Amino acid sequence: MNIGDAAKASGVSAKMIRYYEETGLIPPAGRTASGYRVYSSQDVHMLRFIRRARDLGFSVDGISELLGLWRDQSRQSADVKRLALAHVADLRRKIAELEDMASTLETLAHACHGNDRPDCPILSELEATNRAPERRNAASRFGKA
Amino acid sequence: MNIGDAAKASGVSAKMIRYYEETGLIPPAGRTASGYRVYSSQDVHMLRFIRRARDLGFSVDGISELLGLWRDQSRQSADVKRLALAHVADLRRKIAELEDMASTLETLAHACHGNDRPDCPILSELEATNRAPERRNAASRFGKA
DNA sequence: CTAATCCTTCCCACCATGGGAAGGTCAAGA
DNA sequence: TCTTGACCTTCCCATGGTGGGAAGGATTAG
Repeated sequence: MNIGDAAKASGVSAKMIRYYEETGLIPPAGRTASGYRVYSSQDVHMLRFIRRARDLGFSVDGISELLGLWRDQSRQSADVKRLALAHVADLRRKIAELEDMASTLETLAHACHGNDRPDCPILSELEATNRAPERRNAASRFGKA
Repeated sequence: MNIGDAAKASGVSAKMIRYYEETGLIPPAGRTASGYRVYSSQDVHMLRFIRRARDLGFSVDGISELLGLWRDQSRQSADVKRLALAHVADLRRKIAELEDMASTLETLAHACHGNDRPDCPILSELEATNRAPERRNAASRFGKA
């Protein structure tokens, strides 16, 4: 099976399959005499696994660990669970940050007349010299801790 | 005031200030004879505005619109409000996606013994051939709609 | 045989941010 | 005055996942 078929069957784009191979997430696919990558249904199985993990928001690094455990017949489910729960904690942290932003902004928007006059508490808040007093920390964006 | 001072005073890194200038989010700063960028307290005011909008999760594009309204004395607060609420809706959509992921994974993790045995429903779910039945759509990741 | 469709590799772009190198400038202290 | 250290400048590179597209070869259906 060629990469296009594997892509359709797994839900992972051909481009991403090549990328995953290049970065070592998956082992290099076999090749035909003319250089086409060849995939087995086993491979598709693995790609589908990856797709689902992505859908659950795992990073490629996380998926790499997950794949390791998946392949390891003598794994301990405790390790899998730990990985999963750590990711859940990550997600919840991000959710909390976004929720903080959303509610701050919503409060501000609620206080805004939303008419044809220029005065607007949203802009006032943004241009205020000092930190926002009411909300504890709408700050501390994603990425870096 | 040099870029370092403006950075400290505004909370926007020097690197980002240059980037914002380069991409046109902010107008080019004045320069000393020797080429150093010079900032006024007005500029710092603007940078702080940007910083806060970032803290509320606005993209640079969104901030650009916000800045336009901020500078426009004849703006209508309705426009600001619309922008803010659209962003809130964006945030809530992302939150819902993350929450979907988190709860799916949490349910799975809950069903996992987390002991020294290898069997684990988390991996089972990931390797399942068909789509997840219980959850409607843990899929459809961020970014592109 | 030809045309369409696939595959290959390679480079570029996104977004926002940081790292760092090579070199110029400025201010303070000896 | 000279040196030193802290600052500034521009330029390139990396991140993480993903897509776009070009140039050229392979395969396949008609």
